[in-house]
Amino acid sequence: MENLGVVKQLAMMGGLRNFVPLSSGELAKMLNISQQSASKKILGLIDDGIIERQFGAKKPLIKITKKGLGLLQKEYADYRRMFEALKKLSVKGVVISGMDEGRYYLTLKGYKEQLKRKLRFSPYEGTLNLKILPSEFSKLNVLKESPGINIDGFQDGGRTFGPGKCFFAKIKNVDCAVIIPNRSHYSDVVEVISKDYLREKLSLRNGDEVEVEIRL
Amino acid sequence: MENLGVVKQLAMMGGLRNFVPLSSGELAKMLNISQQSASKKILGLIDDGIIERQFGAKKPLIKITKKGLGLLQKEYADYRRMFEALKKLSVKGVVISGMDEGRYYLTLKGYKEQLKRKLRFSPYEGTLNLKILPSEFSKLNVLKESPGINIDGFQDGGRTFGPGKCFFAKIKNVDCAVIIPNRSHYSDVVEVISKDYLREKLSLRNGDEVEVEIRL
DNA sequence: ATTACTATAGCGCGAGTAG
DNA sequence: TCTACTCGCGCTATAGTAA
Repeated sequence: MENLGVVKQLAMMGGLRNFVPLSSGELAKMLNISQQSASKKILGLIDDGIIERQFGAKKPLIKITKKGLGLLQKEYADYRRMFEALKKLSVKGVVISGMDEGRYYLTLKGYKEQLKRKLRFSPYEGTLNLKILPSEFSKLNVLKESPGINIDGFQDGGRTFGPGKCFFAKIKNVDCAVIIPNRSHYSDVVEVISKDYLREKLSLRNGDEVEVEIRL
Repeated sequence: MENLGVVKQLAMMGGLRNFVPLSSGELAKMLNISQQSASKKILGLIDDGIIERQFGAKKPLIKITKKGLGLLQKEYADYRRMFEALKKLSVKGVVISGMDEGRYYLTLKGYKEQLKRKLRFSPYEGTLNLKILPSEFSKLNVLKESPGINIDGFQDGGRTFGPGKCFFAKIKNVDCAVIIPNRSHYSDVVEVISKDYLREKLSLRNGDEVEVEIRL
């Protein structure tokens, strides 16, 4: 039966805890259906063991059974998983050599102190460069579209250093952060920083495939 | 349209974030309906602006729109409220005099130390007695059926003191706990303890009506 | 492979009404 | 009042099929 919406309505009236006084006519008005249809839905749910009903009091009393509670919990769990998954993003990439660019940027006060303040850890002076697998490119768009933690650009000695954003992340359960420059051009490389030297801590070599769990 | 279940299915496949490859035939199998019906549902959802579709790739690509996301969020919020409400119980009662029974029990080591350990506060040596309003009696059954925090009985000087259970609670945002003895006979009085002298802290007198927010 | 049209089958809704 | 039956209409799902 496709009547989970009816059970949900009953639940929102408190039918999970108590017998709730409810006539078929009242339910009909709530669901914008006829009294007859509401009556049939109630009978169907009783038949399926999803609700129970008591007569005798002024109004019929309806309560959701354990089975009905189970259905609602399953539905709730589905929605929870759905929205929890939205907060995370898992991306696979291959470790590549970064030619010490990252290390240079992380020595700059403008980035270093900002990252320390916003991420609440002092980054190791060097980045782990991950070349994202082509099959995962669409996930990079998610990063571009998510706000993340903003990193301001700055000027230093006449040179301009651009803004970007970063995201808390984990690689093999080790805390780190992913940095995404606000470049206009596309890049399939993300840089990962951490308070530790990740290559050593995770025993990584160029060419190794790793999975980054990013918290959006 | 009553097709939220379809949108939910799409969402669980990742359609909230990306275009997901999905033919009407595949959707049909997932929902146990015919390919034709699935096709119509898809068209209907596109018409309502709930999903969008792109052709051109090998498979049709489907993504949930902002409007569709809104519908799912509303549904999720409904379920959240429903289950959050299940964790709390608000009961109204009238302050009555307790004849110092509660005070006596709270001087007993067997109760006092157990409560301190399990509630993580040292109860003031006295209880606030609340006579529950008759209209709220059904809520007392909820307390009887909920596990709560178990309080063991004990023996002291040849006398037996019975077991019970308690629940963390709040009265006017002041932390307290409700004690429910495991008596076989029915009682419409609940005893409330706190680290403070509640009558004074809340300026309560016999006959005052108060509302207790109980955490199940 | 697909999508999605048309025509039909069948189920669900609601009106009328009994108890 | 209430529930819930029958019955007829209509919507919707499905089969067949075209593109």
